Amino acid sequence: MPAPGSTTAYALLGLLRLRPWTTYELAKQVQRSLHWFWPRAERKLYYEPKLLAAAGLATATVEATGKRPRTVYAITEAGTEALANWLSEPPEPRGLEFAALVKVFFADAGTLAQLQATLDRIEEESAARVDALAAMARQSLEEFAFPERLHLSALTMRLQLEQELAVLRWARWARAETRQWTAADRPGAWDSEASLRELLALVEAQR
Amino acid sequence: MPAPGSTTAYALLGLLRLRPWTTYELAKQVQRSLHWFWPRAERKLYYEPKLLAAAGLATATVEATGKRPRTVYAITEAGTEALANWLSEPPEPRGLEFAALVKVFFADAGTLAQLQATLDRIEEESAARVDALAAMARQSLEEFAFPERLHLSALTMRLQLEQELAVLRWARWARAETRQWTAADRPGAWDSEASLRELLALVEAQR
DNA sequence: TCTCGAATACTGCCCTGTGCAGTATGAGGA
DNA sequence: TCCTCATACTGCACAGGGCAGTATTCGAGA
Repeated sequence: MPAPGSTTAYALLGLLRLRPWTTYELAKQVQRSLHWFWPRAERKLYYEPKLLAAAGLATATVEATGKRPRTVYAITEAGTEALANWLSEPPEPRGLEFAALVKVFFADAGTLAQLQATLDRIEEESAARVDALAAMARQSLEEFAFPERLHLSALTMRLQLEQELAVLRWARWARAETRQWTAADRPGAWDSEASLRELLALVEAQR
Repeated sequence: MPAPGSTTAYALLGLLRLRPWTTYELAKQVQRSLHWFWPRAERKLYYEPKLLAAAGLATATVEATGKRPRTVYAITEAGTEALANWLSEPPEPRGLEFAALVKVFFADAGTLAQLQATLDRIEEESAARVDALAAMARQSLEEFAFPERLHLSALTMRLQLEQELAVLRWARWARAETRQWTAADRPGAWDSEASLRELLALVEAQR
């Protein structure tokens, strides 16, 4: 029984360390919390625990609610140990898929209105995500399922919010800047070089 | 010949609109620029242009350098049109994979040193990415392959930099905060609730 | 001039993960 | 009693990724 190598496996072990879950609960829980920075399809979340059980990192217990069977997974000693070891391994680099930004990058193939519509969509999306994160934060303050883990939630939610706010600010900025453009392929009087120099100044300020 | 549905297909069309490329050049170019917000494996970038050609959105011309053959792809009228239409379609939501943050979220399964090491890795990674972005910006100011596209580069690079700086700031903040903790599962005197309320205040300030 | 490593230019294959449809039972309200 | 929503999964086809393998050309240095 080899140790599963995927981040997903250890993410599930992390949840199992908190309490036993049925696969269904696990799937729902991941969509609620982990999904923000480790999105996995439901299908995967039904399959992965089987591998954990096969590797001896979790136990699978088949129970029944009336005639309907359900499988409850719980972490084992070996699982707890594997999880602790995994925390020492260097994490995989961050990965970002941002299709809307591809549209911005190739905006000169279309109209200014198309570009601005894309920017509006980006703003709407991040505004919605900011709201959802704020709602999560408010909920955490009132009733939290795992109060002993509030400090880690505070840490991770902060990063997500900061990232989301960065996108939101950018979308608003970009929308305002493009108002000065005459077309998607002609920025008119807008000074691209000045904008890039401003960007470099931003980096210096951070260092 | 149905229109390819994937963002990758249109991303390649976007590049082909600028000039014809061999698949090899295309693959290298994507790694350099698009890879930041639309990462695709080299394997995919060799396959996708064939689909574009089959759909009539690009032409494939086999040339030769001595005995070694090479395929040059160029966009067609239909391709230019398809690209322009695609810009109107609502973009897919952003996707983020951040394995290091999973480690932070489940840090209470390990030691404080492990958590802090993870935070250090995150800081190093974003610092490196900030440097790379700054280098790209500097290079764009000196000699740019497509000067007529500088405004769009300025726009997209700004977002990437802002996001990266958000991560960098957070990593430094988190590193400082965790210094007050007594263990990964015991924040000691550190006030999680105050931190969450601060976060909510941040949202209000943005609105 | 010769050699060797790096760049060019791909293909094949296996595996992971996704999306979607399909199946069936249970619980609670109208 | 019926209906709807939640629970609890499985099967299948396909997209995409990782990695190894193949072969030629080019340029720098011995």
